Amino acid sequence: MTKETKYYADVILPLAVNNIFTYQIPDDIDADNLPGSRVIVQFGAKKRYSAIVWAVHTNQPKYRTKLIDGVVDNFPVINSSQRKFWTWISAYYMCTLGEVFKAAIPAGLKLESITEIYLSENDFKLSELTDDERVIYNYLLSTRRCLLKDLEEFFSKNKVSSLIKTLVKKGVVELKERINGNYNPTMITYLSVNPEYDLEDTSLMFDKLKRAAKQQVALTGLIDIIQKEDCEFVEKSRLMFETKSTTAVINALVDKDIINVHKFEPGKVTGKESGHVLNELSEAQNRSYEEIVNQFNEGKVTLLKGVTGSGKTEIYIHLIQQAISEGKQVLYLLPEIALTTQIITRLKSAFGEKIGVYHSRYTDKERADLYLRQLDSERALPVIVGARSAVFLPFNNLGLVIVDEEHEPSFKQYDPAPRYNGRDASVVLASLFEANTLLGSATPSIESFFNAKTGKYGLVELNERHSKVKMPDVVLVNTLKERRRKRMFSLFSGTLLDNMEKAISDGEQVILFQNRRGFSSYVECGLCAEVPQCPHCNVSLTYHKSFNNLMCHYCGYTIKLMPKCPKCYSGAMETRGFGTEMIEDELAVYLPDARVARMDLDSTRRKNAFSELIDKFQSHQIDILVGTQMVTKGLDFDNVSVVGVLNSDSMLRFPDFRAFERSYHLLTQVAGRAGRKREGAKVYIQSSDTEHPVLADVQDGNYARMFVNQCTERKMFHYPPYVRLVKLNVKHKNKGVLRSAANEIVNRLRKRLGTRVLGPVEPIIDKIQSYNIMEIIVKLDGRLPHSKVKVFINQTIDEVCMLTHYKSVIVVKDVDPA
DNA sequence: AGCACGCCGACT
DNA sequence: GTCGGCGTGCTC
Repeated sequence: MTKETKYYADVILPLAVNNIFTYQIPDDIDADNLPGSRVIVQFGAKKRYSAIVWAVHTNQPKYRTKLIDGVVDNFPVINSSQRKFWTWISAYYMCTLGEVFKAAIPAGLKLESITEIYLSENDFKLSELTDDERVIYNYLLSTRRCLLKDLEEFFSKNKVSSLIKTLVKKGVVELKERINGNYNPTMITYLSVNPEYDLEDTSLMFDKLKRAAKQQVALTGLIDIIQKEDCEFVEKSRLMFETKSTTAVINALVDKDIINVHKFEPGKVTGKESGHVLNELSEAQNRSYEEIVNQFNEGKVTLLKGVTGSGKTEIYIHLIQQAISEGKQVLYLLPEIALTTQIITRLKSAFGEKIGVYHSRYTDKERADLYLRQLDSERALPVIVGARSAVFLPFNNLGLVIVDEEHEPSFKQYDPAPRYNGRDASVVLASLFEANTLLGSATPSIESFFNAKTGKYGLVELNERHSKVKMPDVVLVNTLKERRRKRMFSLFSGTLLDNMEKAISDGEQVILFQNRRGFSSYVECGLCAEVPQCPHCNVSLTYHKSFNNLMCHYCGYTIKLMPKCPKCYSGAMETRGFGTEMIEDELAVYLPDARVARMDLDSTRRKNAFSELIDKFQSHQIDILVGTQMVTKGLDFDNVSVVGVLNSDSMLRFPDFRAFERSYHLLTQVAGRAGRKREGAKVYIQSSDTEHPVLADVQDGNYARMFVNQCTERKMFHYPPYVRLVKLNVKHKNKGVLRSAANEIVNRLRKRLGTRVLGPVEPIIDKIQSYNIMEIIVKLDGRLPHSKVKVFINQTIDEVCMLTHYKSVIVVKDVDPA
């Protein structure tokens, strides 16, 4: 007889390793049900991870295989569409499946072992221990067990591992690998009436409660809901709220066996639908809605270009409603900073409990709960609202994808891999389901508008503000001219100051925009002009007034502000450039009576700080709101009559082919904060070059002109949307090695790709965290299939990194860099 | 990504 | 001589 067939599983590990690894499936595990499930495997000498089974087969590998330790799930945690989606992401964005796994599965569902250290039962001679070893021995005597990192307070990381190794050899301690992370799904407690009682004749029950008034109230409430809603189970928290009962009252009823307690996962018990608020669409909105549906019917991805305040959200809500009524699921993507309580509240009022929200501010457990809920087709919510990572949630019946603010660069993830664009990935995800896709923006990205203009996407425009209020006037203020006329006061032009003052005295409000956080960009020696730099990254340190320190925004390096110049030892350090903090201070000088508040990453870090600020501004406890990017998103204030952009030069001069496009987006969005419900609001943009064509485009609200100019330029210089880019960041600690490695890569790439390879060049910031950086750009045009070129790039990088001198060269691949 | 091994310079 | 730094290679 032949030996029984052995089964093997190819698994992906949640690591940046390039390969799939094969483990043997133990006989007592059913191989057929394994694909897609999580299994525990040992990888390397001791670490264990939860891996995902990618495939099961009977081909015995040439090498020795380890056995799978155990199975975590008796069901697949990724479905077949996710499998296709992961494969696409890893090929398109040039990353490993392990990296996709890491990004796609919520942390709560990724298990990893930790090493625990125990004292051994064995006998040994204390005299054989060194002093250091005795420290660990004594520590363990008091704690019984500890982790490697607990010992790092006594010794360095390196020392700990070598000490432990010798202690194991001497038989003093034993190591155990324990799987960390015990995720328990959230359960909801429900109550029901014991079926032994008759709901029609309740006297039997109430007889037992003669002297318990509170219990009578609770039971009456429970029976009421059950009869009114014709259901079996009622959520405990709801009953307690509606009948003002305490847990003690409920427990008493449970003890008397009158009511029963049940625990279910969210979504297992479907309650009554709450009332939905679906606003009527205006005539213009309705026309757009119809046009979008027509484009969908032609099978086209559709771009909705609607000016700020045109009520795009209402159109989305109607489309979502339609998709739900057809029994389909909806994915609604927003940039992280636009996912405010305002938008979620609005959606909840329309769709109640049908909405699942998924973004980084949610806890691991909340995200794991939602992930598993979506995986279970019986419990899955029909609508998911989330940031880019929501594209990784399981869907089984996706019918509609909406990407709002599709032009936002933050849809692109930069670090770590997968460096994917949530918008583009969601378009692909939709295509896997043949779902409709709508991209929305007031100022579409050049790429999307190009796709619409060339007929690849459908285009629907909505140019009328819902409130019929005209777009605010944009005034360009030339800072050079004002300076010559002695009309610049610190950062403010006389024009802007006068108008802010007038607005405030008229009881109106002001928003000032400055695209940089911190008090000022840097400090400079007044004598020798020395600017303190980060020792690890080639950037000047940012001055933070509130901490009186200098900080590197790339690696977090922080030092106290030095009183004297560290180079010439005599000059005093002076602040240069300006940020939101400094504007706040300067306003106190020029408009001392105005109530000023600041909104940026620093001032909103605290939980609720963001909504508190908004409430304060809304209720007019603040006259002037100074902010960064944050003030441009979705804030809807009635009383703002002046919006000021203090420095548009820095963004327009940013050395990137997207600088003009970005500036247009940003300035138009900032301008959109003014006069959303009132006429006569004005936007003041300060610039040293008021003749700049992009400023004219913003002033006239002329997107089409900006688009045409940008396209002309990008066609000429071969930039997106005419080609696609792959950016390679080559890194090494040694500058010489880096240069020659980067040149080697470029030379090899050029052999096949010729002039489509640019570089290597030193980027503006050519050193981050002690690594020198060089940049290579590869342009993908129509001449070769992109997938083939990517394979070639990967091969070339692998070849070069195999060469003796280049083993420690790191190459970061960024496809479609933002 | 960890983790071990092995090579090197800086100390008792 | 040895300790501990870091570069290099491997993990089924």
